Amino acid sequence: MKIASFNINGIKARIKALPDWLDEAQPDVALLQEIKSVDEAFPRELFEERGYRVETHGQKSFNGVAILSKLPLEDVSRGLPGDDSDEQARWIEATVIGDKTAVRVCGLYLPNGNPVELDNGQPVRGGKYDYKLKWMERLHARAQELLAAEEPFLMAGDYNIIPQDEDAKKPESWQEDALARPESRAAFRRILNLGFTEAFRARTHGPGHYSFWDYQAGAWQRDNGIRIDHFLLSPQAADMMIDCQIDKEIRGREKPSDHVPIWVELDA
DNA sequence: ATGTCGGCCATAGGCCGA
Repeated sequence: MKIASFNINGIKARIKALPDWLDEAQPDVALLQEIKSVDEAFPRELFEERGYRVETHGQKSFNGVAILSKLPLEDVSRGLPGDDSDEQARWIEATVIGDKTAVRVCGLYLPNGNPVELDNGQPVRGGKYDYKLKWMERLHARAQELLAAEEPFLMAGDYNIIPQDEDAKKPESWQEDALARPESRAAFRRILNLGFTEAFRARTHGPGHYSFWDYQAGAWQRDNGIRIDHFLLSPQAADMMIDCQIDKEIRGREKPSDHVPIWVELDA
């Protein structure tokens, strides 16, 4: 079972690049972020004609996540629990029925968190950094619930977290950024420490591996990237991992997203 | 330091978010 995650930065702008990548990469499941579309406007036929079931959790202009799956899906749910007042579409879950095993998959678009606003070292209540950290507390709670089932499950998407300095070409320029600040990294580690395996790092070590290159300042041409798209695997899913790769070359194509796909192959 | 996109409203370019 090949499961991919891809922040497409707008479905309308990726109307060619996304199907092209799907046709080549042939993931069984694709978790999409930043569809930037309401559910009714999502071009589901484009994927249905390729054999994918389509489940979206969209909103106007911003955010929005989706699951495309060639395998049957059960128990789809939308929205990260823990705050009924949160209207941002950043979380979708479903159970994928594999040939051997069912896998619970969660697609997420974690808040960016910039600008960082602190008052005496505390995030300013209601600010974007505060929203990011609170969202990560809710993610921690949901992760704990799902881990308790002791079944194969994974959470993948754009975490907007640079886990360590080696995950950025220029770590010094990210020190004060919401993607790399100590509070952000600690919140990510706290989730990891529940017992997840960070799929990419379980297989590939060292610097120079990125999943995002800014459109600005020739970041791609200079390979000035960051690794912020991650797969977190439950112990039962980690035991099934065959491979995990980042499709870097996608960034060099026509009209690319600023992110590239990352995928895992599970024996499931 | 800056360099770019995408989407919205609205129909040209400014604003927001990243």
